[in-house]
Amino acid sequence: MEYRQTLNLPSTEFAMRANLVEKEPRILEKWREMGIYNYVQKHRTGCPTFVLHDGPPYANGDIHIGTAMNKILKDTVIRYKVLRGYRSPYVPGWDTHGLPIEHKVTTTLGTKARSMSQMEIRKACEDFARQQIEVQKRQFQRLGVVGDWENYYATLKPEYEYKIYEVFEKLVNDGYVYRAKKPVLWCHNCRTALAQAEIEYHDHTSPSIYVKFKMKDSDEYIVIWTTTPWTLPGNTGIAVHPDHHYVRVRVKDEVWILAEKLLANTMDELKIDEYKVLEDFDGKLLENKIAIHPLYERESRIIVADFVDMETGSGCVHIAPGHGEEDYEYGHLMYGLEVISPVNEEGIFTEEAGKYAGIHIDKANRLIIDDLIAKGAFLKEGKISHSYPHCWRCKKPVIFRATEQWFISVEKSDLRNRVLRQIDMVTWIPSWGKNRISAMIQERPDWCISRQRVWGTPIPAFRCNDCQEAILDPLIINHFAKVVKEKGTNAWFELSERELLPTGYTCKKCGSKNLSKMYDTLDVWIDSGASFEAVLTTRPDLTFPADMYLEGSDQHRGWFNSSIVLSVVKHDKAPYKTVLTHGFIKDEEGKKMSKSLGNVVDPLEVCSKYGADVLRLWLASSDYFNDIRISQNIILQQVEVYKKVRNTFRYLLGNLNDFSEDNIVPFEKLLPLDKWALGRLQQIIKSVTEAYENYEFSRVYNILVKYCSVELSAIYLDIVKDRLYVESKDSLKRRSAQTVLYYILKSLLVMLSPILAFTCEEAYEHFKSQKMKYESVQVEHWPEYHEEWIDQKIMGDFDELMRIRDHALKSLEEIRQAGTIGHSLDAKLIIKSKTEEILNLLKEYEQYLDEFFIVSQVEFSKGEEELETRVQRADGEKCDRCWKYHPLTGTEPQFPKTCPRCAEVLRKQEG
RNA sequence: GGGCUCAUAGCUCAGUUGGUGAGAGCGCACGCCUGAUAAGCGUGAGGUCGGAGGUUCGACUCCUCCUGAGCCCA
Repeated sequence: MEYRQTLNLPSTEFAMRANLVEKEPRILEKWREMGIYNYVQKHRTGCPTFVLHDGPPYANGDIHIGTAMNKILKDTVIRYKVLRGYRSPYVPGWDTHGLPIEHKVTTTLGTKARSMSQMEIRKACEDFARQQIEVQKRQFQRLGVVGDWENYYATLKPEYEYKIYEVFEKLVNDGYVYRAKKPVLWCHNCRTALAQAEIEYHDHTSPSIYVKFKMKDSDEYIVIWTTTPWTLPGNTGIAVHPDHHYVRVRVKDEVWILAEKLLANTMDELKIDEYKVLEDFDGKLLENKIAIHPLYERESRIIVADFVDMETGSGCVHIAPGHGEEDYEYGHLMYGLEVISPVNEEGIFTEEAGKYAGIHIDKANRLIIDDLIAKGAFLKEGKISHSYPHCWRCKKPVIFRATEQWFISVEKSDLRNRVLRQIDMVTWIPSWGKNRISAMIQERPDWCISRQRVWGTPIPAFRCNDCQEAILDPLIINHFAKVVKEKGTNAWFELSERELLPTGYTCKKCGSKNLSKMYDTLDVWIDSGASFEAVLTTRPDLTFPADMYLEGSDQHRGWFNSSIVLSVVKHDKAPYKTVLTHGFIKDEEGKKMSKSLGNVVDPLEVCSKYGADVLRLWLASSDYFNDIRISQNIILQQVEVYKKVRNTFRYLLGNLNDFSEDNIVPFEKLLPLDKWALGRLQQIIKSVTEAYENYEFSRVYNILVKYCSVELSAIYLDIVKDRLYVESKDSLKRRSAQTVLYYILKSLLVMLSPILAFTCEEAYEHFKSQKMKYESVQVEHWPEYHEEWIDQKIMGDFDELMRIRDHALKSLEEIRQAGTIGHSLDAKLIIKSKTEEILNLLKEYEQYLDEFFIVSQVEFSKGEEELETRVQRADGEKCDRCWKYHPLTGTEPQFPKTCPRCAEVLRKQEG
């Protein structure tokens, strides 16, 4: 096959086999060496900004698929914005304080932790957190995420902590912070108050007991129901529903009061067959009646509340304002019932509980029931399985316990409504996010911000040893913040009260100088929620507000929520202009991932097995606004797609091997098919750009994957192959095609680079045609959309030609099946039509038809039907060089077995 | 239990304000090519649009309920 040497076959160093597992680390090394982040920033100096503010992941453990998704999405957005000409700085951050790390560190230390000082434990936590940051940093980088990894932010850095205090000082100064005794979710195992975010709900079996309380002014009894007998020492009231009916019932020689709706059910439970309803009345008539606590002989007032459940129990609910949220709100806030909570931090009854003092609440139920039986007040005990709050760390059931805590009031200065107004001005993607977070803000209670933990940002509060006043003063906060800037928050533990207080500071209430520091720390949501202040307003390369926050939809309650509340307090403004949320990752069946189900996909494993680009491609293929799915199968599918795209790059590169921008053919001189292809590229650019602008990456993926495999691989590249290989290197026919290939490749590389970060970089390195080149595709510019390159006449003509092509392909397949031909070049295509338009069209493109249909000859003539195609063997002999058949093949003695076209090309080559 | 969200071929996604027989890519099956070759091309088979009602002349598209799944709460 000597003629093979005379062809212009594609050639490139860009390997067909990706071998991403080895190649990606090499590209990472290149980026590291060139300082890619600063390189990109430098190339966008003075450009308009787009600031995406990173929500800090918790610095604990290896990254999982969810955190990987989040970071890749951010990276994709930023890469896109940079290509669009924005200066888009990205400062990654970490959330480092809080219980999970403290828990992990103390359990790792084991018994040793007990002999360690708070300072020593804090130091161990800090070391652990910093080490985790390094681990996660490397893992995020492995995914191809570009950012200012050297100058990351972290909530444990002194300069960050300093800014937390600036926000906190403002909160205190403006009067948002108050101290109150309030039942808070409490884990007596971890000995701490818990935020709602630290609670998990699991099924739990509780006792279900009925108890009768004697009425003070009569011999009647009110039947109450509870699932927490141990809270009865805290009982100060009984709630009934105002709008439901209640009844007086005679049972033996007693009269009981309970809800009419639950009468039958209760009697059934109590196994009482004989009873008689004496009277039926509205629940609200019971309001403010007094019952007598069976254990303490004290008064228990009846209140009305619409939360009273009419499905279970007796319709008369035991109220302990010290042991429940609703009990507190209705009982204490509305009726002024006393908050009794005789339980210490370990869950042991205090002296206030009388005879139960010293007993753990977990063991109290039995005792209390026995006492109730002894008093004759006990009616029945059962079991009930229900969803019950558990501690997120130790997984044990939690309780409500009234303690002194610091709170942020959401009503002060109309804060709630101010936040709501800001929410309204933010763009939420998807749009239902606005509704979701609005509802949450609408309903959120005051924010309990104190934690009884060591590893956190200390609340710089003092206790007056003389009058017991808890002191939180902006002056002290400010004074301490300055210390923190220098020494970090450890100073709170290291320095004495004298050093921590402004000179001469005295208790405002009693004037005492005898003050002791308190050791509560701040809720970590204050830490991360203050990032707008610690990062956005602090770093000169960033802006406040940020253009975008991008996190999972769980952050409507979390970070978006805490951030906007604090930002409205500090700046009267939302910290973000747009909030983009994504869903969660599930397995192939749509089930949540869990170790026990064994359906967990590890992003690092995907990287080490297939490459980060495959993971990124998978993400791009998914509609991440909702929950998305991943599995081995789904990943393998992306491997196939990846190969297709990679091969398209490779083929384009190979055919542009001898092409430079000097060879570009102006639009007017392009061949019609090439004009069509260039027009299609414009349409692709337009639709891809629109998709990116809406952050619809799955649309980008679909458009471009289809473009590569259908329009390029199956159609355009297949057709143009003949010209590229066979025609003279410098011929217009060849350069015309290469011109279009050049635009296609350049556009594709840029448009896919936010997704296939590594592969596009690699291909860009092999892309030699371009004169002005950067060191990285990342600073390239988005392809220009040339509307004038869409020739409507040509586009329309080719639509019609494509229709004829579909028809012809079926005819070709038929005779291929019959064994008449193999390759389509063996064929002659005969087209018949009764339609003038079609015949005119074919006439107009006559000289391009054999190329277009990839056959050796095309004949067309008037026929009977609208469109009819037939195929037969081509006339003449097969040319040894271009494999096309031609009647005159072999007539050139100088070049045996060639067709006239090839002979002509060869003559030129020799000359 | 409440709020929000999702449910279209094996997989990933399209389906404009309800309107002729439900689409694409991948995968799969069968075949072709051997000058993109651990590639390339062609043809084809796959869906009662989660289920049940309802509104309408007509619904994958609107309403109700149910089932399953997820996030956030209780």
